[in-house]
Amino acid sequence: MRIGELARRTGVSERSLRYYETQGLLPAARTPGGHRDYPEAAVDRVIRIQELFAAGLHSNRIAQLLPCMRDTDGGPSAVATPRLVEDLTAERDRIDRLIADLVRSRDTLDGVIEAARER
Amino acid sequence: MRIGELARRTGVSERSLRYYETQGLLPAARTPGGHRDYPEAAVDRVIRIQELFAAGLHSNRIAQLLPCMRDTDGGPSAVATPRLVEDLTAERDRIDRLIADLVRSRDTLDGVIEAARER
DNA sequence: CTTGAATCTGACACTGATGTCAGGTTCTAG
DNA sequence: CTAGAACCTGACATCAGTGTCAGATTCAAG
Repeated sequence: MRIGELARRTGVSERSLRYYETQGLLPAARTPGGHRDYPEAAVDRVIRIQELFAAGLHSNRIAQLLPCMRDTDGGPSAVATPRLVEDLTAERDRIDRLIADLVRSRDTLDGVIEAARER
Repeated sequence: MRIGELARRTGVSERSLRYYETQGLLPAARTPGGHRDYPEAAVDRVIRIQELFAAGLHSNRIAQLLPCMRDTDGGPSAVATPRLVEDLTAERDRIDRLIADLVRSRDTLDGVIEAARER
Protein backbone atom coordinates (compact mmCIF):
# COMPACT_ATOMS: atom_id res chain seq x y z
CA MET A 1 0.00 0.00 0.00
CA ARG A 2 1.10 3.59 -0.38
CA ILE A 3 1.83 6.20 2.21
CA GLY A 4 -1.54 7.93 2.05
CA GLU A 5 -3.45 4.77 2.81
CA LEU A 6 -1.05 3.78 5.57
CA ALA A 7 -1.46 7.21 7.12
CA ARG A 8 -5.23 6.93 6.94
CA ARG A 9 -5.34 3.46 8.41
CA THR A 10 -2.97 4.19 11.30
CA GLY A 11 -3.88 7.77 12.05
CA VAL A 12 -0.22 8.73 11.75
CA SER A 13 0.73 11.60 9.46
CA GLU A 14 2.63 11.02 6.24
CA ARG A 15 5.32 13.27 7.61
CA SER A 16 5.84 10.96 10.55
CA LEU A 17 5.89 7.84 8.38
CA ARG A 18 8.67 9.34 6.27
CA TYR A 19 10.51 10.28 9.42
CA TYR A 20 10.23 6.71 10.69
CA GLU A 21 11.91 5.54 7.52
CA THR A 22 14.86 7.89 7.96
CA GLN A 23 15.23 6.55 11.48
CA GLY A 24 15.32 2.98 10.26
CA LEU A 25 12.05 2.06 11.93
CA LEU A 26 9.91 1.42 8.89
CA PRO A 27 11.63 0.25 5.72
CA ALA A 28 9.62 0.74 2.56
CA ALA A 29 9.93 -0.76 -0.87
CA ARG A 30 9.74 1.63 -3.79
CA THR A 31 7.75 1.69 -6.98
CA PRO A 32 9.77 2.20 -10.18
CA GLY A 33 8.92 5.87 -9.92
CA GLY A 34 10.17 6.20 -6.34
CA HIS A 35 6.93 6.11 -4.39
CA ARG A 36 6.96 4.17 -1.12
CA ASP A 37 5.21 0.82 -1.17
CA TYR A 38 4.40 -0.71 2.22
CA PRO A 39 3.50 -4.31 3.03
CA GLU A 40 0.32 -5.08 4.92
CA ALA A 41 2.32 -5.71 8.11
CA ALA A 42 3.36 -2.06 8.16
CA VAL A 43 0.03 -1.16 9.77
CA ASP A 44 0.78 -3.18 12.89
CA ARG A 45 4.34 -1.98 12.96
CA VAL A 46 3.37 1.68 12.84
CA ILE A 47 0.97 1.14 15.72
CA ARG A 48 3.73 -0.51 17.74
CA ILE A 49 6.08 2.33 16.97
CA GLN A 50 3.51 4.86 18.10
CA GLU A 51 3.00 3.00 21.36
CA LEU A 52 6.72 2.94 22.02
CA PHE A 53 7.02 6.65 21.29
CA ALA A 54 4.17 7.27 23.68
CA ALA A 55 6.08 5.30 26.28
CA GLY A 56 8.96 7.74 25.94
CA LEU A 57 11.39 5.60 23.98
CA HIS A 58 13.55 7.42 21.46
CA SER A 59 13.78 6.38 17.86
CA ASN A 60 17.25 4.93 18.15
CA ARG A 61 16.11 2.73 21.01
CA ILE A 62 13.07 1.61 19.06
CA ALA A 63 15.34 0.84 16.13
CA GLN A 64 17.35 -1.48 18.40
CA LEU A 65 14.23 -3.03 19.81
CA LEU A 66 12.16 -3.74 16.70
CA PRO A 67 14.34 -6.54 15.30
CA CYS A 68 13.97 -8.38 18.62
CA MET A 69 10.19 -8.28 18.61
CA ARG A 70 8.14 -11.16 17.36
CA ASP A 71 6.21 -9.65 14.50
CA THR A 72 2.63 -10.68 13.92
CA ASP A 73 3.76 -12.16 10.63
CA GLY A 74 6.08 -14.45 12.56
CA GLY A 75 9.33 -13.30 10.99
CA PRO A 76 12.61 -14.43 12.56
CA SER A 77 13.33 -12.32 15.59
CA ALA A 78 16.83 -11.44 16.70
CA VAL A 79 17.92 -11.80 20.31
CA ALA A 80 18.86 -8.78 22.34
CA THR A 81 22.50 -8.41 23.34
CA PRO A 82 23.30 -8.22 27.06
CA ARG A 83 23.97 -4.51 26.69
CA LEU A 84 20.60 -3.97 25.06
CA VAL A 85 18.84 -6.06 27.69
CA GLU A 86 20.37 -3.81 30.31
CA ASP A 87 19.10 -0.70 28.53
CA LEU A 88 15.66 -2.16 27.96
CA THR A 89 15.41 -3.14 31.60
CA ALA A 90 16.14 0.45 32.54
CA GLU A 91 13.43 1.60 30.15
CA ARG A 92 11.05 -0.92 31.61
CA ASP A 93 11.69 0.35 35.13
CA ARG A 94 11.28 3.93 33.98
CA ILE A 95 7.94 3.03 32.42
CA ASP A 96 6.90 1.33 35.64
CA ARG A 97 7.61 4.49 37.61
CA LEU A 98 5.86 6.55 34.98
CA ILE A 99 2.75 4.40 35.21
CA ALA A 100 2.73 4.89 38.96
CA ASP A 101 3.02 8.65 38.42
CA LEU A 102 0.20 8.60 35.92
CA VAL A 103 -2.08 6.71 38.24
CA ARG A 104 -1.43 9.27 40.98
CA SER A 105 -2.12 12.13 38.59
CA ARG A 106 -5.28 10.46 37.36
CA ASP A 107 -6.45 10.08 40.93
CA THR A 108 -5.68 13.73 41.54
CA LEU A 109 -7.79 14.74 38.57
CA ASP A 110 -10.58 12.41 39.62
CA GLY A 111 -10.57 14.02 43.04
CA VAL A 112 -10.98 17.50 41.63
CA ILE A 113 -13.61 16.40 39.12
CA GLU A 114 -15.57 14.59 41.80
CA ALA A 115 -15.38 17.53 44.19
CA ALA A 116 -16.88 19.75 41.50
CA ARG A 117 -19.61 17.24 40.71
CA GLU A 118 -20.71 17.12 44.32
CA ARG A 119 -21.47 20.79 44.38
CA MET B 1 13.77 27.27 53.04
CA ARG B 2 15.77 28.50 50.11
CA ILE B 3 15.90 27.35 46.56
CA GLY B 4 19.01 25.23 46.91
CA GLU B 5 17.56 23.15 49.68
CA LEU B 6 14.24 22.79 47.92
CA ALA B 7 16.04 21.62 44.81
CA ARG B 8 18.04 19.11 46.81
CA ARG B 9 15.02 17.75 48.64
CA THR B 10 12.83 17.39 45.57
CA GLY B 11 15.41 16.44 43.00
CA VAL B 12 14.18 19.27 40.79
CA SER B 13 16.70 21.74 39.39
CA GLU B 14 16.82 25.33 40.60
CA ARG B 15 16.20 26.36 37.03
CA SER B 16 12.91 24.47 36.99
CA LEU B 17 11.81 25.87 40.34
CA ARG B 18 12.31 29.41 39.06
CA TYR B 19 10.40 28.49 35.92
CA TYR B 20 7.53 27.17 38.00
CA GLU B 21 7.30 30.52 39.71
CA THR B 22 7.08 32.41 36.44
CA GLN B 23 4.27 30.06 35.44
CA GLY B 24 2.38 30.78 38.64
CA LEU B 25 2.75 27.25 39.95
CA LEU B 26 4.95 27.90 42.93
CA PRO B 27 4.71 31.28 44.62
CA ALA B 28 7.69 32.17 46.78
CA ALA B 29 8.14 34.74 49.51
CA ARG B 30 11.26 36.87 49.34
CA THR B 31 13.93 37.77 51.82
CA PRO B 32 14.73 41.48 52.17
CA GLY B 33 17.56 40.91 49.73
CA GLY B 34 15.38 39.28 47.11
CA HIS B 35 16.18 35.61 47.64
CA ARG B 36 13.26 33.17 47.39
CA ASP B 37 11.98 31.76 50.66
CA TYR B 38 9.76 28.69 50.42
CA PRO B 39 7.42 27.26 53.04
CA GLU B 40 7.75 23.64 54.08
CA ALA B 41 4.68 22.72 52.02
CA ALA B 42 6.57 23.64 48.85
CA VAL B 43 8.25 20.24 48.89
CA ASP B 44 4.97 18.39 48.43
CA ARG B 45 3.77 20.89 45.90
CA VAL B 46 6.85 20.54 43.73
CA ILE B 47 6.45 16.78 43.76
CA ARG B 48 2.83 17.14 42.68
CA ILE B 49 3.84 19.50 39.92
CA GLN B 50 6.43 17.06 38.67
CA GLU B 51 3.90 14.24 38.62
CA LEU B 52 1.49 16.35 36.62
CA PHE B 53 4.20 17.31 34.17
CA ALA B 54 5.07 13.64 33.81
CA ALA B 55 1.42 12.99 33.03
CA GLY B 56 1.68 15.38 30.10
CA LEU B 57 -0.20 18.35 31.53
CA HIS B 58 1.03 21.76 30.49
CA SER B 59 1.91 24.44 32.96
CA ASN B 60 -1.17 26.55 32.26
CA ARG B 61 -3.39 23.56 32.94
CA ILE B 62 -1.54 22.80 36.15
CA ALA B 63 -1.92 26.43 37.15
CA GLN B 64 -5.69 26.05 36.78
CA LEU B 65 -5.71 22.77 38.63
CA LEU B 66 -3.56 23.53 41.67
CA PRO B 67 -6.04 25.86 43.42
CA CYS B 68 -8.64 23.11 43.26
CA MET B 69 -6.48 20.51 44.93
CA ARG B 70 -6.70 19.81 48.60
CA ASP B 71 -3.23 20.63 49.86
CA THR B 72 -1.68 18.49 52.55
CA ASP B 73 -1.79 21.52 54.79
CA GLY B 74 -5.55 21.57 54.35
CA GLY B 75 -5.86 25.03 52.88
CA PRO B 76 -9.18 26.09 51.38
CA SER B 77 -9.55 24.57 47.94
CA ALA B 78 -11.41 26.26 45.12
CA VAL B 79 -13.96 24.41 43.06
CA ALA B 80 -13.40 23.81 39.38
CA THR B 81 -15.63 25.61 36.91
CA PRO B 82 -17.70 23.48 34.51
CA ARG B 83 -15.37 24.45 31.67
CA LEU B 84 -12.37 23.33 33.68
CA VAL B 85 -14.06 20.09 34.68
CA GLU B 86 -14.61 19.40 31.00
CA ASP B 87 -10.94 19.99 30.22
CA LEU B 88 -9.76 17.94 33.17
CA THR B 89 -12.02 15.08 32.15
CA ALA B 90 -10.41 15.12 28.72
CA GLU B 91 -6.99 15.05 30.37
CA ARG B 92 -8.10 12.19 32.56
CA ASP B 93 -9.23 10.17 29.55
CA ARG B 94 -6.02 10.89 27.73
CA ILE B 95 -4.05 9.69 30.74
CA ASP B 96 -6.16 6.55 30.82
CA ARG B 97 -5.31 5.79 27.22
CA LEU B 98 -1.68 6.61 27.86
CA ILE B 99 -1.54 4.17 30.75
CA ALA B 100 -2.97 1.46 28.51
CA ASP B 101 -0.27 2.26 25.94
CA LEU B 102 2.42 2.14 28.58
CA VAL B 103 1.28 -1.23 29.83
CA ARG B 104 1.42 -2.61 26.31
CA SER B 105 4.89 -1.20 25.77
CA ARG B 106 6.06 -2.57 29.09
CA ASP B 107 4.77 -5.99 28.11
CA THR B 108 6.60 -5.70 24.81
CA LEU B 109 9.85 -4.92 26.60
CA ASP B 110 9.29 -7.74 29.06
CA GLY B 111 8.82 -10.12 26.16
CA VAL B 112 12.12 -9.15 24.57
CA ILE B 113 13.96 -9.21 27.87
CA GLU B 114 12.55 -12.59 28.75
CA ALA B 115 13.38 -14.02 25.33
CA ALA B 116 16.99 -12.97 25.81
CA ARG B 117 17.14 -14.40 29.32
CA GLU B 118 15.99 -17.79 28.11
CA ARG B 119 18.92 -18.13 25.79
C1' DC C 1 35.23 43.81 57.13
C1' DT C 2 36.19 39.98 54.25
C1' DT C 3 35.53 36.08 51.73
C1' DG C 4 33.40 32.34 49.56
C1' DA C 5 29.08 30.06 48.86
C1' DA C 6 24.50 30.80 47.41
C1' DT C 7 21.29 33.30 44.88
C1' DC C 8 19.54 36.69 41.51
C1' DT C 9 18.09 38.07 36.49
C1' DG C 10 18.31 37.64 31.69
C1' DA C 11 19.55 35.52 27.63
C1' DC C 12 20.46 31.87 24.48
C1' DA C 13 20.63 26.75 23.21
C1' DC C 14 18.72 22.34 22.96
C1' DT C 15 15.86 18.37 22.23
C1' DG C 16 13.13 15.41 18.92
C1' DA C 17 9.00 14.33 16.95
C1' DT C 18 5.89 16.70 14.11
C1' DG C 19 3.71 20.62 11.12
C1' DT C 20 4.05 23.05 7.00
C1' DC C 21 5.40 24.90 2.69
C1' DA C 22 7.61 25.03 -1.98
C1' DG C 23 8.71 23.21 -6.25
C1' DG C 24 9.04 19.20 -8.82
C1' DT C 25 7.70 14.24 -10.25
C1' DT C 26 4.72 10.12 -10.60
C1' DC C 27 0.51 7.85 -10.89
C1' DT C 28 -4.06 6.84 -12.70
C1' DA C 29 -8.61 7.57 -14.55
C1' DG C 30 -10.95 9.42 -18.48
C1' DC D 1 -2.58 12.41 -24.12
C1' DT D 2 -4.11 15.00 -20.14
C1' DA D 3 -5.71 16.68 -15.83
C1' DG D 4 -5.74 16.24 -11.13
C1' DA D 5 -4.64 13.60 -7.23
C1' DA D 6 -0.94 11.64 -4.81
C1' DC D 7 3.72 11.50 -3.85
C1' DC D 8 8.69 13.01 -3.71
C1' DT D 9 12.74 15.74 -1.34
C1' DG D 10 14.48 19.40 1.33
C1' DA D 11 14.15 23.07 4.33
C1' DC D 12 12.53 25.70 8.07
C1' DA D 13 9.33 26.31 12.20
C1' DT D 14 7.29 24.86 16.53
C1' DC D 15 6.60 23.43 21.31
C1' DA D 16 7.72 23.68 26.35
C1' DG D 17 10.44 22.40 29.75
C1' DT D 18 15.17 22.34 30.91
C1' DG D 19 20.47 23.20 30.66
C1' DT D 20 23.88 26.55 30.87
C1' DC D 21 26.41 30.70 31.12
C1' DA D 22 27.56 35.60 32.46
C1' DG D 23 27.69 39.23 35.43
C1' DA D 24 25.85 41.18 39.55
C1' DT D 25 24.02 40.85 44.31
C1' DT D 26 23.07 38.77 48.89
C1' DC D 27 23.98 35.87 52.69
C1' DA D 28 26.52 33.90 56.53
C1' DA D 29 30.62 32.59 58.86
C1' DG D 30 35.26 33.89 60.44
